[in-house]
Amino acid sequence: MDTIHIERSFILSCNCSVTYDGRAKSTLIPGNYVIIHKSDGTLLIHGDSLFKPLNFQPPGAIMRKYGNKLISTRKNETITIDIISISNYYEPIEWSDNKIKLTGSESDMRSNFISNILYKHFTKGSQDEIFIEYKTPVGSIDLLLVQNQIYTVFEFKRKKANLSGCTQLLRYVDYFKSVNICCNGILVSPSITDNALKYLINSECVHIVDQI
Amino acid sequence: MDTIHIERSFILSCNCSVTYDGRAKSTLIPGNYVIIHKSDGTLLIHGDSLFKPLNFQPPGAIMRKYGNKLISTRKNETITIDIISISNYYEPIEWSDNKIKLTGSESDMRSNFISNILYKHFTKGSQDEIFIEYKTPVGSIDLLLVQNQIYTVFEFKRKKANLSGCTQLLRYVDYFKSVNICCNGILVSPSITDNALKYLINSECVHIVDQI
DNA sequence: CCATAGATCTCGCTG
DNA sequence: CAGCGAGGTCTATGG
Repeated sequence: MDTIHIERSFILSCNCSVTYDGRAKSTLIPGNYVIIHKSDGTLLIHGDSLFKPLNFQPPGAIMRKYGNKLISTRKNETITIDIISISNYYEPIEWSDNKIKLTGSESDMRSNFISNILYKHFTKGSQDEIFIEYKTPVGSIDLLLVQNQIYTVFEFKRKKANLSGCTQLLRYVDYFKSVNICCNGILVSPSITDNALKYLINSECVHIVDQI
Repeated sequence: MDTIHIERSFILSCNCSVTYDGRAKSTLIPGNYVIIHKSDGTLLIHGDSLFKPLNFQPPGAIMRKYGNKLISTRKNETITIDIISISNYYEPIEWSDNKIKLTGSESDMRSNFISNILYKHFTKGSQDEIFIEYKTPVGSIDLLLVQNQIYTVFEFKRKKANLSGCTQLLRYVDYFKSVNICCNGILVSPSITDNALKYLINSECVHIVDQI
């Protein structure tokens, strides 16, 4: 059987079936799907609904053609596409590889909070120390304020905070308490779920309403 | 200006620029990109690398054409595509909307664990009670074993467990302890990070090696 | 509708 | 390379 290594980008509309074996295992029954292959090895197999592809390979995969089969491999993962018939094939010309410029992320929120709230309502004097992405054995803290041997941990969530965000905050606070440091925890978000707020209050932490 | 509501699926390779405004804000400089529109409103704008689209709309978005602009809206989110020139346009014929059949998920892991390990090494008698997805005010527990008023919480991770998985387990264990129930915590995963294991042991919980 | 947690998460960053 | 955490996360499920 002839084997062809495919490095070019292409978009293929075809009738096919797909199997995947690797971290998990899956099968896709025969049908008409859209197959996208990028020059970095990324493979996407899309059906006519949903954001996520039905099957995929992340960047770095190697695509080969064996007769009417397309096989994409990456580490111990394999996608096999059995092509029954082809409806359309296109190779994009000079497909760009730019990145988007994004604003309004969690770090933007933190910057605004520091300028507009922290300096006005929390800091007291030149002895205050501020740490961003402060590393601890239980993770890195968004914002840490140290005032006169009292620590305040700030955790930011850019949308409604849930239980997971609160446990993250608590983990940092409990770490400092475990090494005999007096520590407060403050969760900053535009809103918070009921369960999360109860859990927070029960843990003697505080919620501050803020948004980007 | 004429306005056309587009409901058909299509794949468009074109030179264009893109702006997004909604939960965040982004811009994409002019270039050659691949635009995919599905019949459920999903919009994907791909560059020639990476798994994720540069810009997108999830299902439910409405696509309209205003002259040489494509505008997709969903709630308070808008994608605007300024088309400079078109390289290729295709409408997939009878694009299928099937789902993959997947095995090897976390729930598969739990089923196997219950059959192969729990019943052989943990359960002691007919008094034992087993709960799956047991609901608590601090989240739902993967697997809960109740033996003679002693609770054991099992948390499953299908790959290497990290701090986040351990805090999740601890949150459940601490909840039961807070209502005066004697409770143990067991994390089940094929492996675990160093920090996570330290945190687990420090919290008097246990790690069991298992995989799907 | 909201809340919760998984995902073949992906992706970027830091050590 | 591992580890950690964000994401316009998305998606499924249950209340």
